[in-house]
Amino acid sequence: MRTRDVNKESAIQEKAIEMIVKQGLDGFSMQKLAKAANVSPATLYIYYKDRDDLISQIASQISVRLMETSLKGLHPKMSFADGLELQWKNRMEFYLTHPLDVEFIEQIRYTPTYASIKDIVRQKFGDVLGKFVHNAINRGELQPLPFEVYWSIAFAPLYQLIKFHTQGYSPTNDCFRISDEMLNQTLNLVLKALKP
Amino acid sequence: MRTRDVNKESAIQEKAIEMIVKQGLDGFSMQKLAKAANVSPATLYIYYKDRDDLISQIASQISVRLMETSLKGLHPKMSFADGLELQWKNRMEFYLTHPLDVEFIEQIRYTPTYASIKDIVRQKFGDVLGKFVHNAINRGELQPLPFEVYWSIAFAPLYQLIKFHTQGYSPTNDCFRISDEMLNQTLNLVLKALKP
DNA sequence: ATTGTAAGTGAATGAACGTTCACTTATCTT
DNA sequence: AAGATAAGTGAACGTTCATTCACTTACAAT
Repeated sequence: MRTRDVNKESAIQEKAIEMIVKQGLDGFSMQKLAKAANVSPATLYIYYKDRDDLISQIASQISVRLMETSLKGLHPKMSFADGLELQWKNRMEFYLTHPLDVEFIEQIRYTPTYASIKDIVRQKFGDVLGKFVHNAINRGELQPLPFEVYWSIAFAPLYQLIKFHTQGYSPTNDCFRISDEMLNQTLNLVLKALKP
Repeated sequence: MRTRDVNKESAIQEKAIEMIVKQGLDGFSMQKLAKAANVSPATLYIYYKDRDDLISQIASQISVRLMETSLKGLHPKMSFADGLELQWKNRMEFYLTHPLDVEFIEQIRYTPTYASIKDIVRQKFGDVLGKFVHNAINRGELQPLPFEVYWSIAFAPLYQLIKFHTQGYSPTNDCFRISDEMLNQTLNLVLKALKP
């Protein structure tokens, strides 16, 4: 049996991400991808069932990697401030090393395709995160809040900063770059908001 | 000269939004839109230069309406807490009355198309918002912060909540609905974070 | 009532789309 | 060395795409 060419699969994924980030989901086609990845269109269908499957497989792989990175070193018994800082720094690191992957996910996140992916992520990582938050509340380091409220305060600001950084501008700034200082400043505001 | 049929244009816009929200940007085509809006494909090209123009015209109209609604009743001299609450409530009201419009914008926001739209919005509304924030800082009601930090704390949590509501679920909840109480709770956390 | 004009059309265009098929090629097992 | 098998291919399929064109229709101005 002929063996799979590993370079081929990663070339496909890399080019797909690149194309979708640069031209959007509607500017993306199987034939263009095949050409960009130096592969026959038919080869794509060895790796993926169809176009939808290609997009959602790539998206869920990235999502899982993002979550794994983001939770690296997190112990449920960590202090809340330390644990949240760790997650922020981990996410930021993932973004800095894989910016296209994050932009890709952001683009998928708001399409109907994303519905299937969230299940996988929640199933794999819901446990650890749940315990971390639960412990922090029990220790009195975190207000008891509906999970959605907690999440929207704890992580939405980080994603917004990353988005400004990604797009290179914000509502009042044409050439925005995130700085470590700014990240820490925002994190401290978030911690202040969530403290009992 | 024959007069334009106003119903026609709004039918086109309404169906376009509906289709893109339900099937995503790539499941959207001019011919399907024409059929859904009971119009000839050629008619679309009377109203819009091409497909891209159609999408970005609709998107920027919605963006402007959203900002107008969100700033309704805002005076730059308002207290910061009142002004921010007003903007949150206004935005939430816009979402409740035009949920599809907001989902449509969210979907465009992360595509390359959005770049052109942000200019229009900033140009039209940057002034009022800038003054409001400036006054609040001078009065000592708001920490002086980089605008991006301010924005990510002040509004990202609201958008995250709306997103949970829109999608009908959050990381730990399969059937999430936003409540007034939850909105107020989150707003208070945000105000707490931003207070000097 | 006639006419000028822009609104509106259905059918047609060629290009690009996702996908498949008959086929070749590389590698593992024997 | 031969055979088995999955990887990989280029050309082709029917479909759908965005867009255009020759044409009709409705209305305002005259």
